[in-house]
This record gives sequence, C-alpha cells and structure tokens, in this order.
Amino acid sequence: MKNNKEVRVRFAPSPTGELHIGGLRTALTNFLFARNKGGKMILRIEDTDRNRLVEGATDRIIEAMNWAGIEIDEGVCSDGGESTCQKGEFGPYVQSERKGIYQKYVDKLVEEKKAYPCFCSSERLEEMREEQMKNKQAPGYDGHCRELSQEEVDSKIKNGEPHVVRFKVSDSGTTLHNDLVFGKIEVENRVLDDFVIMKSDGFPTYHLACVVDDHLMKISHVFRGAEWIASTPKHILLYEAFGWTDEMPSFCHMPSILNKNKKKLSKREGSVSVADFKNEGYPPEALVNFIALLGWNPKTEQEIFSMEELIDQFSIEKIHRAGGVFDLDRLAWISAQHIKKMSTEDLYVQSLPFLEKKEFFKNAAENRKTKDFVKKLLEIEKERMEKFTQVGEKNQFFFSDDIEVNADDMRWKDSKDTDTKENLQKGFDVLEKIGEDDWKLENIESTLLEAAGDKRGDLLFPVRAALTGQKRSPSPFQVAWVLGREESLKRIKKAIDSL
RNA sequence: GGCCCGUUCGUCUAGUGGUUAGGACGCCAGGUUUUCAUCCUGGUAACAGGAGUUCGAUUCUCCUACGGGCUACCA
Repeated sequence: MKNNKEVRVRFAPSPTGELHIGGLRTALTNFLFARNKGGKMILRIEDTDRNRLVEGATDRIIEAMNWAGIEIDEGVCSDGGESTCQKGEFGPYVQSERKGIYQKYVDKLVEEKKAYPCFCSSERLEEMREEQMKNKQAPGYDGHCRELSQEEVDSKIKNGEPHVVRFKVSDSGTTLHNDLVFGKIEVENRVLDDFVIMKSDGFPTYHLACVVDDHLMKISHVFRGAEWIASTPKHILLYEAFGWTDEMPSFCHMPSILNKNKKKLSKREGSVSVADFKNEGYPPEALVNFIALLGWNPKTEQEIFSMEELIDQFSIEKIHRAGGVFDLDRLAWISAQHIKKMSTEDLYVQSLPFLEKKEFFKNAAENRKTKDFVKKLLEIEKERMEKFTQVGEKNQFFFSDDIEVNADDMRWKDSKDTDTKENLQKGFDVLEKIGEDDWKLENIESTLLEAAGDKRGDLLFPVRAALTGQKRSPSPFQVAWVLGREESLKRIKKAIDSL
C-alpha cells in the first residue's frame, strides 16, 4: 500500500434491518481511522439482495449512526428529513442504482473468458452438494457449465433460460493477502469454487459489487468483520482478473463480537441493535466507548473515552485478533461513568424523554415537572444512574404528593417513637428558620448537621425517612433541597402528626 | 467433512525469553457516611494441554484440544 494514497474508507451495510452492534463497530472503526488520518468516510448501501430489503432500513441505519456520532463525508446521507440523499463524486452510492456498471464489468470478464454463464438449476446444485457431502468432499460448484460451447450458450440465452455468471477460479496456485490485523492469510485456489458474481435477476453478488465499487470509489482500506476473511481471496482474484492489483485496498478484518456463550452475537440473547441500546437509555458516547474497547486497546490504562480521544488514539496496530464477549456489566459501568461526567443540562436533555414516559411523572403535579425541579433531581441522581431509563425510578417520592411513612421506617437503631418525634420536631424547627431564598443545599446541610451535633443518625435518619417514605434514599439534605422548603416542612409535619 | 482464524483471571484486556504475570468490570470484605448511591482500601481469580528449541518458556516452533468463521443465485 502506498502511503501517499488518500485515505478513503467506507461503511457498507445492507439495508435489511436495524444497525447491529457489530455493524456499529465496523462503522466506528472506519470512522475513527478516517478521522485519525484526515481521510474520508463513505457510506455505501449494499442492496443487491432484493429479497432481504427492509423498507426504511437505510434511514434507520443513518439515524443510528447519527445518534452514535459517526459522521459521513460522502455517499448516502440524511437530508434531515424522512428521505436520504447522496453526496460525493463517485456516486451513485446505492448499489441497486449501479446495476449497469456491474453489468459492464461482468461482460468484460465473460468476454475475456474469466467468467462464464451458468445455467444449472438450483435443484441440480443442491443435489450436487448433497452428493459431495455424502462422499465427504468439500461442497462446491463442479464446473458443469464451464465447458459449454459458444453455440450452446448463445441458444440458451436466446431461449431466455435463466442463468447466473460464475467467476472461473484456477485449480492451481494459492492466493495470499496480508491482512492488517491478522497478518498473512494464504488459501489454495483449489478450495475455492467458481463462485457466482451475477445472479439470475441481473444483480451482482456482494463479491463482485464490493470489488468494483471499492475500486471505482478509490477505497484505500477495507475494514469489515472477521466473517469476511474467508472470502477475501475471492476478492483478490477479482482484483487480479480486472488488473487492479496495484490500487487494491488494504484489508483489515475485525474480530467478532460474541455473546456470553461465545457465539456470534444474535437476537436471541437480547439487545443487538443500536436502537435497542438507545431505547434502553444508554448515552451514545457510552455505547461507542464500550464498543471501541472491544477488540481494541489504547495500551494505556485509560478506560473512559470521548469520541475525540478515540479518534486521537486510534491505530490499527492496537486492534487484536480474538473475538470479544459483549459484557453488559461493563457497559453499565462505562455508561455510569459517562453520565457522571455529563453536565446537568445535558443529562436533562437526554433523560427527559425517558422521564416523560413514566407514569409517576405523568401523574405528578405541574410544579414537579418543571425544568428547574427535574434538573435538581438529576443533580442528585447523576451519581446513581447507569442509564436514562433509571431516571426517577428509585425516587418516585419526589413526584408523589402523599407519601406514607410509618414509625418503624423512621426509627433510628433502637430509639423510641418519642425520640423519633422529638427529632423530627427539632428538624422541622431548624429548617423552618431557613428562608425561601436561603433554601440551598449547603445551608440545609449545615443547619441539619449543626442541629444534630454528634448524634447525626438520631436526627437525620427520621428526617430523611419522613421526607421520602423510604428505607433507602439520597440524603435528607439533597431530598429537602429538591423538594423545596414548603413541601419539605409539610412532609415532616405530617410525619410528626402520625406519631 | 474441507478451508481459514483464534486461545492470559468469569468478562474486557496489558505484558515479557528470566515479572510477586499488571489494570478494569463483576464478586467478596473493610473504610468514609444518617440509610442508598458515590468514593477509598484490600481480597478473589488467568498464561488451554502436550512435545520441541533454550541454561530458562506465558512469550518462539510443532501437534492436540477447545472455540469461532466460511463453505448460497445472503451479505
């Protein structure tokens, strides 16, 4: 690979559904590399399998990438609305719009006898494979149509017989490629069969389309999942057949992402799409951080990264080979770290949609739904949150007007109800002296601590319980601060009266 | 079955021809603390196995095992 070549990488998903976690990793790696090298990031849509198309999938893939903060310089993009657009000089960037281009290149190979039409029925192919399996042979095309005479081919085509085009793979020799992550990978050509490059519906297969496009779009580096390692020799053979080996991109395969039982991540095991994680309330930076660290390591002890830091520190040499297990515990921890670092304003903006879905929030009084109130709540929940879906969940007493609290829950160690009552009254008295304007966290804290003296639990515990109605909760200072003077005093009063 | 790839604590990983094999998550135990959470300290736990090379292998080579991928007119 010439190092003066402009870095151009592409993420090339098929629009068959939501963007998968594995897809996100591929997209992210492409993006990090492009940004690190000052190159271009291209989005190409590979929709040559007409049977698996899912309507709207392209939009959802772009949406997921946007959410994750992966930007596209060229190719298919979102115009901000419902539909997609394309930008760049190497378009179109949607493969179904490039049918004519592929046809031209396939014709060229056929002309040069490097490829040939194949009329074998799927039934025959299936039988052939069964037979091969039975004889413990490697299944593969037997070359049946390789030797068809020109007349036979012409007449079959004239009769409109359906056919595919196969690439002729030599029976001898080996194909070698130097993978940037896995190193030298050598395969004997005889284990490769004459693979299909053009399907009977006139669409190219992945192998052909991807090679033609990567060449025409001047792609410098191909980052893709390890599942493609085995077919890379086919692609190299194609580059050779076209005479494009000089400008062949570097191949860089990424280790697989596995689930707990070390199998390739699949839907059965729970969330696998980026949209799932978004809906579960993980901040995008957290998912990105987590995914970046699966199969890549900065060689330092840093664990928490912003996108900028990832771009800055990315390098291919730090990608490793073994597959990695997707560990939700670790994601949760990384997510908590990101949330802790967020500004309260940012946390508010991101978690509000989740809060608004909750019944306890919908049913709350209007003065508990204000931005001011929610931000105060978030200020104290920031330290306890792993994902946005948890917002308010453990502290619903903030939103409810009649909380119930009983004497047992307010009892500090083995004190008596009369002690509880006394301490609540004491708390009430000192808090009442704080004016509305002075109702600040520091003031509340210092006032209560002063009143408590060296017997903190005796005062603080019942006050906290009276304010929350819960056995566990944030501190009485924080709760009182969020709740406000009036409501706090009201709750303590109510608790006193209940004793 | 064939081909290709991989293998360090349960998980993510660092690392070296001679190290007490390091960090992080999780878990456990302590501490701080009014409870919860945060935070701090400590603990737990790994070089898949076998040969070979070597004075010495976790590190280099080979074999085996295990795991994964591919083996489609899917990508």
